[in-house]
Amino acid sequence: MSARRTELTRAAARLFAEKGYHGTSVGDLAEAMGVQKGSLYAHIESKADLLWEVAREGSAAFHDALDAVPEEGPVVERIRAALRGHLRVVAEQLDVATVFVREWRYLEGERRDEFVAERRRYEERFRALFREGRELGELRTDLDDATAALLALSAVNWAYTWLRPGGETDELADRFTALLLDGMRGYASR
Amino acid sequence: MSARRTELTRAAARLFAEKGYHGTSVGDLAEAMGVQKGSLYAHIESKADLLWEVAREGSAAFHDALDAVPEEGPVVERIRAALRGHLRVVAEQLDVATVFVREWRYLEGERRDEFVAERRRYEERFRALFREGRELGELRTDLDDATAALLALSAVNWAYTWLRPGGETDELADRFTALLLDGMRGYASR
DNA sequence: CCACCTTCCGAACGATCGTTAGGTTTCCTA
DNA sequence: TAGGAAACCTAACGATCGTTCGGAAGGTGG
Repeated sequence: MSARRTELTRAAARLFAEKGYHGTSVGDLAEAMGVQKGSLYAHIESKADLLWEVAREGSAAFHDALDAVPEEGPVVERIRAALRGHLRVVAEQLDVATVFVREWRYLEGERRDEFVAERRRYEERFRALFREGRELGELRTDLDDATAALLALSAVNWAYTWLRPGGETDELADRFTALLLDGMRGYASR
Repeated sequence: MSARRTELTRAAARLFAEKGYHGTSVGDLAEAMGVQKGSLYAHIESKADLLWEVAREGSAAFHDALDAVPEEGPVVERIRAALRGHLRVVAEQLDVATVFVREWRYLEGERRDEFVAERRRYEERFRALFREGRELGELRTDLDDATAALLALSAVNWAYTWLRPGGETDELADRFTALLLDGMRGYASR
């Protein structure tokens, strides 16, 4: 893929995240590239191609982050690593993450189906951590792991709305992890 | 407001939630009403009016839910009530909640400012519960209440993507509450 | 019965949408 | 140095966008 084409994808990610897919016109993209809108069609076949590309980039980034989580070792540490990885993707690729989380639903046809499958697979991989933690006894044996995973995943999925790059992302992920593992209740009232 | 106008607001909430604000045309709204698109302008001045109205309806619903939370009693119970209230709004007014959470950003000018202020106020009220819980010693005294509130609020803000009406919404809120309060860690490893 | 109000139709408005096509510039390479 | 690919321009396409307007139903209250 040419350098110019890569630039276009970056501009698309930024504008789709900022104004939404339907709120971004091909003219907006052209202006961001400093070019007439017709010229963009030397690089793409349609505006929908750009959405597809950014969405796939998001899929890859989140799956890669999970790939970096070790398959062995204490589940608690792997959950911490998974939360760190997820939030790091959000912080470092905020535009892509925003499209992955919010704009993907404007995909159509097969592409949409394929994306949904990848998204579901990601959630499954995430959920597996909590299930394993319960089965191995590292998490409480009466844990509802589906609900636990839903809580954790919901929290980080919403992060694109408030997480800002440059902050102490890992520390925030660790604080989330600590809250999820140990709760908020006072010692006295346990 | 006339009955017909109310119908239009309902249709707008449904379509904005389903296809997004920019993805919904005035023609779509007219078709949902069984009417020519020009006819809608007997009821509204612009399409943006409908977004504003639905967004305000969402604001009111979530604030009303918080109003129903008692100001006295154990903080832990009030947090449970707040989560129940929030999820109940999502479940019972899914379209409105979706617009409140996702589509509000297409508001423009003063309306947008006013909405953002109301949203911030909601989050502040939510956060206050956790702060009070820490101050009263019901939650751990070393609690980072801002992070705790962020975790809880993030989780329920994302609920519009997976919560479906008719389910056991209160029970789900209680499970979230239990996880947030007591954590997931196994008894053995505490 | 007439006047009014609400609701809708039908047609059109200018603007903007995503996309196409033919021609031009620029630059690398064979 | 000729050829070709990559990148862009200019102009236009038909479609759709949100909105306006004059008129016509239909029912309600004076």
